[in-house]
Amino acid sequence: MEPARPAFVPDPSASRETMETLQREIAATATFSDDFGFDPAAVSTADTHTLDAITDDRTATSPSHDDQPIVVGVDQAFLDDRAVGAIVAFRGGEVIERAHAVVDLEFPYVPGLLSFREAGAILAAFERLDVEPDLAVFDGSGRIHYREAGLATHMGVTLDLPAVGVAKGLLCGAPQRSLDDLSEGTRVAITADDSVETADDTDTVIGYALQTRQYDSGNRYINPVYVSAGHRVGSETAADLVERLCNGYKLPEPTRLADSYADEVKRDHDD
DNA sequence: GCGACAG
DNA sequence: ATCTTGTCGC
Repeated sequence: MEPARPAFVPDPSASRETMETLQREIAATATFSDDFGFDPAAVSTADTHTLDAITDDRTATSPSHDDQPIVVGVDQAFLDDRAVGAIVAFRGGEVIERAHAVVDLEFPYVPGLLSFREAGAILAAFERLDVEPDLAVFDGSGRIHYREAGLATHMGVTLDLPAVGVAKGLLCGAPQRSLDDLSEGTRVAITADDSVETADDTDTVIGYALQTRQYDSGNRYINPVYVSAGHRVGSETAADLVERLCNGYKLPEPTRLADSYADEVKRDHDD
């Protein structure tokens, strides 16, 4: 698929001020509430037809997931000064397509400007993707961002695709309570703090810390992931969707597969 | 000046 | 993100 809003495609050669101005426009254009055409409850990592087949032999003969939403996981890997963008498309718990692209890096990692470094590889990979996704899961923040325009928001708005961001670290914002030793399934709201310049109120919920996995016992603890709305998804729904996609793992299945696919591309791309 | 800081 | 062996725990 191609960008629905070409004007929002990040320009790595722009000035920092131009980049930040673009992010404010993106945040103003983003929809941080549900606006998608599928049933969130139908999103799953499990192959529902495998379960159906036990009691319904019609599905056992010709498994079809045409009625299921297509969820894509997007991830990046790096080799020297090139970036690998990898996309894995899921439908009904089954991989239906994979796409990737390798592009030269033109911009360094700067907290708050991640999309200007990684968008090239991501958008190039999306152009090679044939299926039309219903939802994209990005590895990074969405609304949890200084200008509420993190990678998931920037890509979601540019492609006009429902998107959520899943980050392993917190960029900004304030957890409403301690994130130590949370039990599995617990979510803690992340509210805007002074570093979030676009938020109307400090106290605006910009995302959730979600404990997708936790050890039953022992002295070791797993950290939560930070889920935030990217585009056309509300904060609560974003957390609901990510929870459904994790199934016992810390990260969503589409993200884990995109991650290993990116590594696979990196291995085989020796030239 | 000090601390924080997605990938 | 990336460079990397062993190791603790289920």
